Amino acid sequence: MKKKKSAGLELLMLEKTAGLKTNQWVYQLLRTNLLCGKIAPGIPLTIRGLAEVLDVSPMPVREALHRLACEGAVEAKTNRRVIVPLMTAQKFSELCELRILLETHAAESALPYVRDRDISNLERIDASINDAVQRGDVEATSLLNQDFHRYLYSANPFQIVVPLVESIWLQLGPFSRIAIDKLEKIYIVDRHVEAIEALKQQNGFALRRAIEADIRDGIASIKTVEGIHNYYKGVA
Amino acid sequence: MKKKKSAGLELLMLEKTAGLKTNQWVYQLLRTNLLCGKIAPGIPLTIRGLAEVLDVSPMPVREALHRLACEGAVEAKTNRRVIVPLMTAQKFSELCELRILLETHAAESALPYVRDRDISNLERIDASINDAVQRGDVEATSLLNQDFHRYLYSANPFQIVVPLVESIWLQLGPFSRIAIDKLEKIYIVDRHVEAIEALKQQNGFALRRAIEADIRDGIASIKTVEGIHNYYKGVA
DNA sequence: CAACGTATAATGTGATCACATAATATTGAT
DNA sequence: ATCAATATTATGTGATCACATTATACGTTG
Repeated sequence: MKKKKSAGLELLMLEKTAGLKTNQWVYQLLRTNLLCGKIAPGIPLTIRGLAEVLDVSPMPVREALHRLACEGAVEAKTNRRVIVPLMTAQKFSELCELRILLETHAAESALPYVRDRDISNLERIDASINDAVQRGDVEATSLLNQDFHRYLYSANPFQIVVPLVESIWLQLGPFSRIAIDKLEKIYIVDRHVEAIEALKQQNGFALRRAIEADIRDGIASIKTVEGIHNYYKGVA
Repeated sequence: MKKKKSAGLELLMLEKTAGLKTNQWVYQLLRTNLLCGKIAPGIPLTIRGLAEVLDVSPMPVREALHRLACEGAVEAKTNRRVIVPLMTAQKFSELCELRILLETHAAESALPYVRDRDISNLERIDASINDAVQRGDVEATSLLNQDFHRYLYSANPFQIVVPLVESIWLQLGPFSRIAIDKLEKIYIVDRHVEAIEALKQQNGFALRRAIEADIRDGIASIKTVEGIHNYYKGVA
């Protein structure tokens, strides 16, 4: 019987489109899985193990893991283990505060650059989100929700903050999954509609309020960090 | 005559202490040089070129450059050139706003964790900064100033924000050099003393004000982005 | 002399190997 | 049977090579 290295983890695959370097493909694949919370915290990830699962050479995996470690998505321990970091209540609180701080700033500084066609695109994305929620597609909901926020902030062509925000998202990754699981069951106000309305009115204050409320709605569904451990216990 | 690849750049060297992996040594060396503004924007950096200058294999340089690109310190163009990004007035403005936003938050959230011995250490660092300013040592002043801020923010053991702040510092790197050049000539209030006083009084509002003033003092010495281009023209 | 096309050199990526070290399995003693 | 010491496997890092792609130098042509 063959020895399984770091297999046993189920990854949702992405097809490797042409013109995409192997390392970028691996990076985006792992990143997507982390953002959706497909990889549980604590289990060790190894270069060769992932390389075997993805059927690529160890080299692209090495680069992708290094980049993810740099972004805080995974943690390289002093011994030779790379894991998705465990969460604590204080870290979670700090991450949420940073999300609000950075994203309200990003939204407001993007506001002057948002044009009508941008608003149309945002409405289109929001419609897709509602679709995904209806279908109960957790992964799609998570990724589309990020698309909405990223598209808004990226309207500012001199944007510096988007990579920082994405780093926060990555660190919150495993938890957004739970948040959305809950969101399916609880009806909530669509804060994206409020944000779009604020954009139409060029109202920066209302925009900040909508973004902050959107983030807090997601947080509200996670009450304790212990709930998260139970969640992953249940899966495993 | 031998062909010089990407030589011609003068790097301040760091000794490779024992127990330090080669890639970490290369990373810290390049990072330090970027933070001090030793590498001018626009000139191409190559893996093999740096490897030859530093007398190491290309592999550690490859990893270090990837990490720096991930942190926004260098920019990997679509063609095969890696450069220190050029600055624009809008980017500069955005970076400064983010510094204030993140660092005032970091300071305030660290405040409850600051103990007496931390304050002593901060006073010690500030004294070293004044020394370096007296000596006219630009590099030391820049690095020690960062030490002061990093030490303060790191007092919070659940800190997430420090890596984000360091990314902003890296992107402002070439300009902090100019700011400090000017600071030698202009006498200014020591905002660090004000910050330490606020720490002693557990006054969060005063702390925010001191940090913001410290950052704005540095910015004030840079009036226009054009001034920066002239600066590097003068050097080259 | 300028502009263009070709030839040469250089570069980043990916692959494979060697090596030191950490984790894990195995063995042995009590 | 339990625990410690040893042996084996696994892992990350660094080095070297091959290859496709791009930049640069050179020679030709108008």
